Amino acid sequence: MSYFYPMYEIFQQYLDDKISLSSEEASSIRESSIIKKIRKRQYLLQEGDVWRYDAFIAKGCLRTYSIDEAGSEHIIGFGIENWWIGDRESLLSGQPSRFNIDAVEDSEVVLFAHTNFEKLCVAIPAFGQLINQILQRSFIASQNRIQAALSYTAEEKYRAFLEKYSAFANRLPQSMIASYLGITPETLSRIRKNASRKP
Amino acid sequence: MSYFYPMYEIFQQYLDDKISLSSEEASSIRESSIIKKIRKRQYLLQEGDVWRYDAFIAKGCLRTYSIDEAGSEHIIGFGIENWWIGDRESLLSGQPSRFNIDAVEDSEVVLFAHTNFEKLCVAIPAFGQLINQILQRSFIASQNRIQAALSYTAEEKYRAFLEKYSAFANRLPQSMIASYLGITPETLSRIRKNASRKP
DNA sequence: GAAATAACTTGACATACATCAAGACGAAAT
DNA sequence: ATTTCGTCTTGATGTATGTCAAGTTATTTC
Repeated sequence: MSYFYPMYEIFQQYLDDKISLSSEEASSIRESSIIKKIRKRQYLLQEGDVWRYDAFIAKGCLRTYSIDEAGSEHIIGFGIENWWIGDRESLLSGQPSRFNIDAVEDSEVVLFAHTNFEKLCVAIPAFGQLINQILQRSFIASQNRIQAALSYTAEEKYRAFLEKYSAFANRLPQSMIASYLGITPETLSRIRKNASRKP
Repeated sequence: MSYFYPMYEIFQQYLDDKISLSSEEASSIRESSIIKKIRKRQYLLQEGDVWRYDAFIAKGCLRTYSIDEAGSEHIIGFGIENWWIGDRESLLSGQPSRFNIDAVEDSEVVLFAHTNFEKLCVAIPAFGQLINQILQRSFIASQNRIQAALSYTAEEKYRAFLEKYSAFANRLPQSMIASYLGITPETLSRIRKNASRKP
């Protein structure tokens, strides 16, 4: 009631933009939330742990990635302000996660224990619907990414990435973008060089 | 009450396996359903049309694919008995679909108008939860497919496909499997030849 | 059941991209 | 300012997979 959560306000704003809530509903959501600061390179989730949360990024940038047998990282996805992040597979199955999530820059997330979160979704239908819509959109986005991964050339993948995620482009090291696109940093470097010649 | 829908029984069985419904609930679902037969090569959805349904495959095999500027097909996904199929992007956005869905073999689907379907999901929470769970699983599956598409070799992709979708392997022409994996039919042919030598 | 059509195989060749290795640049640390 | 470290760039070379083309084997179709 009297604590000042600057980061929560960002989440509140996000909610207000999408749905309208009674003040009781709004505060029951707030009461379930936990604000968590994550320094650059710090983990939000480490491979082997079970993910039992729902997490909204209020500030910063995080990545989800796996590490293969050879020890190299494969970036599965990114998130910035106003995105949700987490491992649905671990959440749904209760199994240890195959993924790592860490901060690309100093970040703050609004975290919910998933059990509470589910109760909120049921108790507040508009909220549940919003969350469901996000899941739908995520699915659609991943379908599109599959298509890109399978049928685009490296250059087309990068162009599509810039088009869709220009907000990310400046905040991520190129090597991470390359990994996300499934190409090597060298190839991405050459693509960028060419692109600057023939724009 | 007195109509005999052999195909509906398959859907009923599917439901009974997953959730328990009162007989009123069961019949309200049944009353919204439409059985549709689709001959091999016939469309369930054609590019440019809006998809406004939820469709359960009771029998047969269907595929979702797009056609690129060059005119070649890219297979996005398959479905067989007990799978759901459709275009969520078009459903959610109300925009014309970029995809085609057609039958790989003579098939029958249980079709719901999406507006009715949504009402059922709200009115019958267990049903809504089931549907939501399917969406979650689809999302997880597509995340895994992204990873495969980005980091696996052609041979690894095919092995993973066999492992996960052995039920499909015999029912699909190789050229479709190749397209699904994002490789050429020639490459798949060579992979299979090698695999038979060193199993 | 013959003819027509489609699906698969195989080979020769081309190429996009990966890999390996060295160097250049910039940001942070001392 | 100099060193250090990580990130990006550039070149030389290798390889998996694509492309083109021809031949073979299955499946439809009439």
